Amino acid sequence: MVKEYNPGDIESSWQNKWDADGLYQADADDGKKKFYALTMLPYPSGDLHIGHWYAMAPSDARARFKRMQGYNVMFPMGFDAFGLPAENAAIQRGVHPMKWTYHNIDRMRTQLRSMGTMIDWRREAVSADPEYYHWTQWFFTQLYKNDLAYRKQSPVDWCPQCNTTLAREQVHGDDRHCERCGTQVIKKDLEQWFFKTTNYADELLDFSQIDWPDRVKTLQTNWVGRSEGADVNFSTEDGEKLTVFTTRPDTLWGATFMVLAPEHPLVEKITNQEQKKAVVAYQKKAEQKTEIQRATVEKEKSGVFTGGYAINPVNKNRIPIWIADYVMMGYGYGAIMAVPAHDERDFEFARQYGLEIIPVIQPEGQKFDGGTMPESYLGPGLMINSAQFDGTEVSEGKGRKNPGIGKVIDWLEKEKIGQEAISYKLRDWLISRQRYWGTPIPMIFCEGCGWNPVPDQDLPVLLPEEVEWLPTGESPLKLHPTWKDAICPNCGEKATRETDTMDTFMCSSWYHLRYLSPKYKEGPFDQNEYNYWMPVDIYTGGIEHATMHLVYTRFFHKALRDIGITEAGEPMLQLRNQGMVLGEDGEKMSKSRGNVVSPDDLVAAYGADTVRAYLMFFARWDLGGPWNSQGITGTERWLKRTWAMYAQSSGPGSASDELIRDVQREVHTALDRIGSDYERFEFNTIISTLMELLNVLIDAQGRGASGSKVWPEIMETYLLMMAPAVPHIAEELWTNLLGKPYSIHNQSWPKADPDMMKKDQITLIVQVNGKLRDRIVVPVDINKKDAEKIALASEGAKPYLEGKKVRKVIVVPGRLVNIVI
RNA sequence: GCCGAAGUGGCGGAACAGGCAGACGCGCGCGACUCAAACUCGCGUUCCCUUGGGAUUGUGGGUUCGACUCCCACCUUCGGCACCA
Repeated sequence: MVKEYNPGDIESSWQNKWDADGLYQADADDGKKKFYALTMLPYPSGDLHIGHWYAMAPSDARARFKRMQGYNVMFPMGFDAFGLPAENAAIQRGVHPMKWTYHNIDRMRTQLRSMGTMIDWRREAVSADPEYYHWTQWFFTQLYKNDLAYRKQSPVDWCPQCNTTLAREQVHGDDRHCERCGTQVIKKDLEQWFFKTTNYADELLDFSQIDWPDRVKTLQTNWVGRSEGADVNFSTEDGEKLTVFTTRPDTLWGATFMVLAPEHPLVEKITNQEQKKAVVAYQKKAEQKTEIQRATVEKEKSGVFTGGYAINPVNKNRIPIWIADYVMMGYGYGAIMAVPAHDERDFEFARQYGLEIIPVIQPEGQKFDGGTMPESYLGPGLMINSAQFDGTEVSEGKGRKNPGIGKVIDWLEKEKIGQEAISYKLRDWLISRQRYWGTPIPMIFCEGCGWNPVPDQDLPVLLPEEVEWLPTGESPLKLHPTWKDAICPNCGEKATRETDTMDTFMCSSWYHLRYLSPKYKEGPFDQNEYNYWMPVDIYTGGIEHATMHLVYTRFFHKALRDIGITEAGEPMLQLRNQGMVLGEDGEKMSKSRGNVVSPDDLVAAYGADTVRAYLMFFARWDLGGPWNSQGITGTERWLKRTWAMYAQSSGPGSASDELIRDVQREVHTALDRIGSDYERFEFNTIISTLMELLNVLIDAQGRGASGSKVWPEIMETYLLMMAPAVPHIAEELWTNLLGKPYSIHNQSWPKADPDMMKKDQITLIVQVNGKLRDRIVVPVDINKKDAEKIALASEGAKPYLEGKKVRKVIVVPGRLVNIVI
């Protein structure tokens, strides 16, 4: 036993012992309640970041708390190992992506161990291992066989110089140039694989089975973006069908023009000779913008008249067709009917280009004039200028829930002009990536038979290691001399492999299932493990994944359920998000800003326990905030003082029963509070409660409490309370100093005793007109009348009551007496 | 522009159900220990005038005996989404 607290002496040796003893190995056991605690797996970028610690250390503490509560807790870890940075490293530094990735994983594994987490490393899964992506591929074929995967043309950002697809982050600047060669990026249509996420749009809006934060539910709801309305069949003057979706079929009579997305297929047909040049120029300009840019640029609308006209089916009006980039090809039909009188954007567009504005909804008592309206009108009212519908009331409701809109939809359906429809912002999930470092898509194309999935017995389709990185930037899979040669599983003729790989969100959609049985060979997971462990009880991770990853994994589970592979439709019952740790300057941490905080340095200087505790303490976990390197001395001192207290804990002394009773009350109150704080993810107050209690204990120790019979029990309880947050020091003091049976991490969380928490006397505050004037100490069970009497007579209150009439006295039992004069 | 979150001492934050604002910690000040410094320990630390009081939780209103907490309007910061028909 050393005299001073020196984390370097104890932390790694305990880590090694826990590991050797398999202390945190969690095995399915029907006799025990299970708890699956999952935290988002990191991408092996090279170094563990303080942000990783911020995500994982409090999650680990909470998992440990659950374990002490008697749950059989599984806390696994893995690596999301495919992805672009590995390929960049390959191109820039000539390292093979596999080598780079696995080297980083080794390093991060070591770093993760230095945190002293209760990770069960037997369950580790790495998405780039063939035994992992074997099943990623199998899932793909399952989705394909169940009609949830299909191919269609879709544009990608393409660098004509490098001859390669670019990810969004590889396109730089407002002029959108290639990060490698500076060439301006173009859009190119490629045949790509998609998953039908839209099949599950409505189900994804149902959160009734899960306890997720409201802000995430709101983000996902907006992401799915359901709107109710109608499809309406317009036609061009030449009789071409032109369908649009509208949420406001009640305003059809006010449609004075139409707008198509610049890339709409009909544009070429309807554009006349006169407008051709302008239209083509506009299309070119739009092509070079991202959707975000098209949306952002300026409030001012831009567009070009095509020269073509459409016929409004409700009144046979002839209306001009324009193109404008505020209409997106990816939503609805890529075409809108424009009703400037009742839509903000259409209004601005109409004013700018001098197009007609016809009001068709008018609130009673007002009179709109299309020529002078200052802005569009979006509220309720009566229909006007709308033939037989004039006078129909339109309220604020959406779709058929709005009777006015419902009447119009009924009529459209009867006249076969249109029908009720629901439109979603959600798009199908584009899976294909024109990359090397990813899971190969297990599909084979045969001239005669078309596309066929690779048969189960031929999986996995291995990623070839011997590849060349040619400066063209094209995927090495495409350039590989033999890899793409295959035999058609259907007819046995020569065929060609798909050379695209999968989006890495596919790997992370099911990793929690692979953790169940990472070595399992008969399927993606062992059914027995699934039955015991699933679903995930708590999922923790960054809010930035609120839409993409967390939508995909929900979709994935619903699809697997319908295919019959899994049972539950929701993979994660509870979700909680941590905030972001910013640099000390308040900016996002980044290497280029030079404000990155390295956890390794902190561990070397202070020890893992201090860093863990500080990460729990320094900010509200869900909010995060700027790092403060000074504050960490606070948690360091806390652990040093704790150590010192235990080092001199035994010894003679005598203390009053009252003091002991007070200490016990504080201990049980803290137990109660810390327990509920863990449940609520309020980690900062867990540490401050422990600090407060330490102050009480040290004070009591100085007053002779350590001679008391109950002191040893108090000392043990305090260590148990510390154990989840600071596992090393708690173990050291428990096992080596107190000589209690190893390990503290196999002990139960002590129960807070309500009797121990009770007080005999309480302090009531005395207010006069709501202002604090005195405090009175009274028995805890005092009745209202007595409390009132004592308060009225109290020294502090008296001077304010003299010569005044007491109008009312409010007594809140256990809290206060307020005298109103 | 829309959606969401948040504004409390010099700083991070606490106040769980409308009831003592500022717990806990950092920093700072004073003192003890020391030849000295560091460490450690003790005391103090929202602001303003000083027997004592007054003000104070982004701003302005409101509800209430009583508001950091509830309601209305506004301001600021951060995050997300982006002309969604």
